[in-house]
Amino acid sequence: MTRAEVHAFIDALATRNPAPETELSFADPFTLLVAVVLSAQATDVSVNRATETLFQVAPTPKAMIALGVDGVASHIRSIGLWQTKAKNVVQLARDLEDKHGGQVPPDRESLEALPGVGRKTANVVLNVAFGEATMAVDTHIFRIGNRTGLAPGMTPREVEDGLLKRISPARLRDSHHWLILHGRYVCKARRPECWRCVAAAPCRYRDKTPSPQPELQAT
DNA sequence: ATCCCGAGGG
DNA sequence: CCCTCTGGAT
Repeated sequence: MTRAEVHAFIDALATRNPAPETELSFADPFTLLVAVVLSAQATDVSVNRATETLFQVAPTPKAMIALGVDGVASHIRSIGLWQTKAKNVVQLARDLEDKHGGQVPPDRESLEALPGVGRKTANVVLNVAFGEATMAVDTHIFRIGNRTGLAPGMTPREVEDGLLKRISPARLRDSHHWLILHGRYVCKARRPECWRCVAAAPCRYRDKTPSPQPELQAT
């Protein structure tokens, strides 16, 4: 896909989806970072519910350390991987205090050295909290990238680089939002609903999936 | 049953 | 590359 095609695709997605950007609206870098760490393999609803009470008690690294692993765990048991995440979040807070003056470091290396923070999470924080031009490739964006033939057989890193070159920095933020929504509800891992897809560019799945009329899909 | 707005470890 | 961690959604 060319740069123009990618932009046209995202514009089409934005036009089709009236849903406003409401996620990841955490004001400060610390709560943003923790929220993203907790969101791995979990639904945004359950994470929002957990973080609401968690950040009320522990909105800072010091408070998170004081709360402790068991304390954090008590707030996040409704989401998956909570044991690992509780340990990671407290250790992460300790690392911030010990190595970064209690602040979230604004560079990739320091971020990825934190427990529970991989490339995807680091890219989200770098973009949302520090305004850097990064692309956070999750499973949805990875899948879309491969299907649309941005380059078949790409690694997540190659999808990241490809999209980064084809999306203007000013559009990176909302592009994530539209692409992820598209991957969640239309370009799904299983039973993708291609008849609802607005992609104009070539896609390996285009016209290869059954196109039942939505009206006829009872139950 | 299978996947998820992943990361870490082998 | 593979596997594991885990509750929730479909």
